[in-house]
Amino acid sequence: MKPDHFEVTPQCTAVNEILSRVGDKWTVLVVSYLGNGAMRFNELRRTISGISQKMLTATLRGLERDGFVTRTVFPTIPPRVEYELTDLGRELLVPVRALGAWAVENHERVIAARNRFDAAHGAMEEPFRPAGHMSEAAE
Amino acid sequence: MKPDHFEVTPQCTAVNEILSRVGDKWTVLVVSYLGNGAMRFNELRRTISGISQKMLTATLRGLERDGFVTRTVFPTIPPRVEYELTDLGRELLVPVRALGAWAVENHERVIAARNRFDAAHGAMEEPFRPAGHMSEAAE
DNA sequence: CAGCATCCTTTTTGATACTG
DNA sequence: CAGTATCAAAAAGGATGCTG
Repeated sequence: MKPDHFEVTPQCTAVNEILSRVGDKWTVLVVSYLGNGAMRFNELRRTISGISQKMLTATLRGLERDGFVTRTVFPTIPPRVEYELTDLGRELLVPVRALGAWAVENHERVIAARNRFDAAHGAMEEPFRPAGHMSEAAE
Repeated sequence: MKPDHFEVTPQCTAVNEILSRVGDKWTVLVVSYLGNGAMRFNELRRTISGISQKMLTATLRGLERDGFVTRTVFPTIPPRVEYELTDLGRELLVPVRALGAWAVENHERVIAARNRFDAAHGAMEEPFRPAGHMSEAAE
């Protein structure tokens, strides 16, 4: 008996789709901010600050397409566009934050493991030293 | 004040690191299979089947580096290498599976939202598009 | 303000070919 | 069997210029 057998069927498609969205560079950040309430485009842009306009647009479009956020246009001048999480988006936030919490809690362990690995493997990383002189001791 | 304010500090780095790993194309698949017990390299390769050996190697290396899996070499002939989740890996599996479960449960809602979006936005591109529908498929 | 279009650079991924 | 090395293709991401 497998202790916790995880069905790896075409359902993986579903998991992979969600995970691909969640795992991209900006989605979680955007969704997290939006978790605090509706925000305008440039408000998000300024807050995240590292993101390019193109990526913010793409991220928001993707989230909108998948039903995680709504896009509301106020036909004023200048135009005002607000993004807000849908119910689906808020529900998604629950497991996503759980994972986020796990990440924060266990980050050190991962870093430690990484350093251990790099120390063990990276040390003997010298490509190939042609027999002879060691003029460029490229560090 | 804010109902559930999410600190977006350098901790985001932690979250992003984990999420980037989890969100890549194969990691969750590999970790999920490994959740059922240790597996050999080609066993994983055959089971996942869509993965190239390069990506499987890279995925396993990354997981090993971050302390999520162990790599055990049996110096037999032919060589036998087994991969198994560490405690950290098993712990990670918990929130990951929660997210996975959410994905499976809500997949239809996402698909529905996606179709709705495509119908509303994609249709406008083509002025006179007969009742043809596009599956999302392409990814 | 909120975007779209275009061009270009960086990463990722996949197909081979080869080794212990 | 379990990889490594290399090259080419594709995708992601960024910078910039231009609209309503």
